[in-house]
Amino acid sequence: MTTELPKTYEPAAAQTRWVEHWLNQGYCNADPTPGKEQHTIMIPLPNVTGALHMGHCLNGTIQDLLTRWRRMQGRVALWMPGTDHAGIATQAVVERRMLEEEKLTRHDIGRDALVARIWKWKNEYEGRILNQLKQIGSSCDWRRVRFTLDDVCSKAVRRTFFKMFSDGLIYRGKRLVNWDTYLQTAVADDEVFHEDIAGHFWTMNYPVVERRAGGVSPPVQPCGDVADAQRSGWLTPAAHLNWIPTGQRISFSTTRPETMLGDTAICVHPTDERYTDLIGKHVQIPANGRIIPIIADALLADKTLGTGAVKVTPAHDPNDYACGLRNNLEMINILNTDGTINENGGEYQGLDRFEARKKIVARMESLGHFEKVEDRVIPMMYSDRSKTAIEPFLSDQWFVKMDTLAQSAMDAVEDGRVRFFPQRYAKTYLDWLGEKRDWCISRQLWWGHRIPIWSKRIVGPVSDRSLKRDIEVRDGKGNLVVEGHLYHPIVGREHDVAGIIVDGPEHGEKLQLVCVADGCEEIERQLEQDGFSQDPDVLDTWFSSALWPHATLGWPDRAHNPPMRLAAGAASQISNLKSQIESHSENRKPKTENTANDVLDFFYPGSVLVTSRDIITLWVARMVLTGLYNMGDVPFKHVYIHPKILDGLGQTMSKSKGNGVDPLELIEKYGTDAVRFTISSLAGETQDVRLPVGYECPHCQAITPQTKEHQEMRPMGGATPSLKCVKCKKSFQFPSPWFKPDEGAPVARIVSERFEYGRNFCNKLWNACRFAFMNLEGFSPAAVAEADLQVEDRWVLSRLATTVREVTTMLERYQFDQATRAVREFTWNEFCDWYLEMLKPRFRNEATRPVAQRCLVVVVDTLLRLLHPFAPFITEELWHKLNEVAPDRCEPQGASLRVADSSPTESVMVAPWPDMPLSMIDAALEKRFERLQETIVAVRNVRSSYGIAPSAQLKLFMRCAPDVAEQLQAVASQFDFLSKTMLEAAGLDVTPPKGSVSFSLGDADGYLPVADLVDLNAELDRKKKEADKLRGFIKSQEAKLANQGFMAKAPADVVEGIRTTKAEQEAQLESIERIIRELGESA
RNA sequence: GGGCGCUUAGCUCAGUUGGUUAGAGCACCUCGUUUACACCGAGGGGGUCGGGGGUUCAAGUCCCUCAGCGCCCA
Repeated sequence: MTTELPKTYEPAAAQTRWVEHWLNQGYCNADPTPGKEQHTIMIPLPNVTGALHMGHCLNGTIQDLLTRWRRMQGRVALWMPGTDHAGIATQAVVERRMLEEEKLTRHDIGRDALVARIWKWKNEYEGRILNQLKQIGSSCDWRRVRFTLDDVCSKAVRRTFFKMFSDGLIYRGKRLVNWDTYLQTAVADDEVFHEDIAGHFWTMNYPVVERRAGGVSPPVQPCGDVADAQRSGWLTPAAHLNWIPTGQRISFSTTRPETMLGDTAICVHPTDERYTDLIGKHVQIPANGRIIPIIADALLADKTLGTGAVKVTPAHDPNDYACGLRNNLEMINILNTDGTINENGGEYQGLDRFEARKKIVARMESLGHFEKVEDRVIPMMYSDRSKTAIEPFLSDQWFVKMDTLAQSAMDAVEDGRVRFFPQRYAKTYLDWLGEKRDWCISRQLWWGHRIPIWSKRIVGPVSDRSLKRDIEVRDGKGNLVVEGHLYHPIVGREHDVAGIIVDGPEHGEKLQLVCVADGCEEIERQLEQDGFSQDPDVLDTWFSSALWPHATLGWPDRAHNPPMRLAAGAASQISNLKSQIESHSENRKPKTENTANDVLDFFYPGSVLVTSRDIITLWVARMVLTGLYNMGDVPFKHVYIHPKILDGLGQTMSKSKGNGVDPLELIEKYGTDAVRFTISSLAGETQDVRLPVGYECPHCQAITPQTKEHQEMRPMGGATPSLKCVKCKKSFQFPSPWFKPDEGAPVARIVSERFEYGRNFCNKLWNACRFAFMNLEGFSPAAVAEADLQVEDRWVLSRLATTVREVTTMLERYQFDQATRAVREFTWNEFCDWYLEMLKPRFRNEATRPVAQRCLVVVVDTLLRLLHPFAPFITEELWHKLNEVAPDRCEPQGASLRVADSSPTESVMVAPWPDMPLSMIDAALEKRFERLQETIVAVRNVRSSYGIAPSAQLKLFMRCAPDVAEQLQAVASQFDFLSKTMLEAAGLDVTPPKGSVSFSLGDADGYLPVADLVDLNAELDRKKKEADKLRGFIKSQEAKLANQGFMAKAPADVVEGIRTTKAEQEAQLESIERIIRELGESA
């Protein structure tokens, strides 16, 4: 006999024990197994910037739930773990820390040293993240952990880039970026913040000019830098001299006057009558003399704002840039990377942009083109990293041409190869891909995959011999963005090197761009010796994460499986598996010509991607696109989009906001299973989930709710922030993503009462099993015929079978909240509240004990398996105990029980998913059982309403039909245990005892003689009230049936339903009226 | 500005294609320690389903509109 379980489930010990056990047993490992079905989930790789928060915990919990469920269903279930290098975010966090702690910038220490520091950071956080995942019970195949910058992933990145380049899908072009002039790098949109500042709004004008009629005349006045006009391409120098002012002027307003150095048009609305006659004419920029056209563009100009005319600086403003593209305007960059004016600024060259602004305003004023200046609040963009103003800046970037790739990814969703759950998210995906905007893949960073392009200016003529074909790249609007000649720089190495010859920056100059595939270091060396230099930029992180579903499985390697991290002692096991696979591999055919790798071939395409909606465009779309491009198949069949976790204030939990709650904090307080169970109960189709948290005072355990202020507190070079307890007023420190509490200081724990839901459930389950095990002494497995099963046995088996089916269906539909609810309701409200209670008397009787035990074992065994994916640790703990008390089991068959063919598995994790026979479900029996429950509830109700002591024994008389009476008699012994009541009599001939309190169930009336315990007049009033309520209901049903519209139009079954209800209510009323009469007589 | 959601009990959330009297957990009130569980048991109170309008025999559910909130894309 096993030792009795403790009264309360203690999660901590179970968690460490089973994590280790599962790892040692290799239960989480997935290897290609011929003849078996696979189930593959690729983790949405968390980035190594920081630790995981509850949003990741939800994401991981669901993936593990699905993986464990599918594994129990007999599939080879792979959950692939790993992390993402997150280029800009990780480099930023390391740089910031370096600056704060050592006052060093990346330029001080150089590229290699910075990258080395980031690797160190990565190693620390990768470890921490993987540990968090392990602690939440993730059954990932830990041997297969990947990182987007590791050798396996890098190889896939190089191969894809090379392939795309060779196919003419990658080109270099211009793009307006958010430029940080202090750090001299582009920053992403989500790394800038907006702030309104007090600024100025200048109104100035440009003179309209027109071509001098007829022959050659001397210039009327100096018209600025002739070279500017020449470079702009609008006018030849000779023509330029032939422009004279017409006397008209166009006024416009600006917050950044210095950008007029880069103006290339004045824009008005096409329907603005003030300017209609000027469209197509020109103005001259007085500050530098350049002649620019007056254009009409309805998207840029707004008639109702200011003068209605705006200056257009395509190289320094996003809206102007778009306008420039639409109208084919010249783009003139006037800034150096440090924010000073460049050579295009003429006499202002070298000035800081703010200095230039003052000078230009003064110049415009002196030339008589200044009209006014007013103070105005202007929205400004600042870099999150340097806190300096962002400049829109036109720079060279690399792009992936999206038209056909995007279309292929759209097709995959439109024809159902990839399905979204909930379906509405397909729209987000399709809308975004539908724009087919080319993907900018270059980043001015040091942390990431270096762009594998080497370039060199060509001196002299290009040899035609090496040319392969001409290519042109056009953007979504059909504009030519690049043209060149694709060629093979090295004969015989066509699969390793590809080149393109394009126009260089200087007129007539040619540039060779050479792309080198992976594993060709000797070619790279040769190129560098020949004067080529590698592009300094790195690839967008999403470029590597887009390849995650096939790169992690070994693509493009055909020769062997991807390398694995082997746990000690596991090596021999793996080699066995490998030989087993190899012996079968000759029968296997690769799915596409690109694959011949067992792992890739078996596990690709994946089954489902589990992620959050904000990443649909950034990542999901790109994975589909690269999967189709590299593999010829989609990366996953389903995409499940789960809710987002919000903090108590309703904002998304995120690494950057500082409102992230470490799941390990909550796990420590409530236990992993409680956290998992709660969180899966929150994962439904519609809503995001609010998670208010508080700090539990280390002195008095009072809870201080977390506020925005708490989230934002940082040391800022001073003391570690602390809080004062709302109750005991003592101070304490608290966990935060921004800092570590001081050594030895009292630290509050983060708590959230929502997790009590899961904790209480686990405790309930624990105690139910504890009770079961206490009563399983002497258990022996044997068949139980249907006739030997008691009503409650058949009822609980029927309910269990229903629950198993429901949970399975809900998991198939990704409705985790409903699955959780179903399993909880069965466990608590049916198994514990009724079945276990009804077993109690049977366990006290040697004759009834064995059948009760056998049936209980079936229920507990099934329930633990059903609950395992939701609560892996507690079910594993209980499963091992169950294996001690019931090493051999019974199992359902038809509507009876038989001895199980085989012994239970060592671990519940590898036990089969429950599959109860349909024949176990008996709706009629469930209905009969409900009447018993109702009877007992009615008795308890009477007891409670009259304050009858629980210890007082009551007698129950039931007036009902003979069949009902028989059923009640069959469970008569239960009344005593469930409601401390003896069933005295049941049948049609039962006459109500004097002074009874009574209740009506529709087809049965119950009487409890309690005259000496209660005031029967009060009972009479209650019954009258009840009758009135019923009359109200009946009246509303009658109204419906009298409504001609309803009778004519409502479907027959609805009408029938109303009739039935009405009949039931009338019968009930009749009973109550009789009871009232009887009470009247006895009172 | 465009798109997708959300607003239901004090709190956090369910509510399938419109159909009988709108549910759960927590919190609250009353009673209770009968050897599984006080992280428990029994019973109870509590909602004009964000406001307004419409369609329908029938609206929490469908349509329009207004207000507030969240996210994504410009």
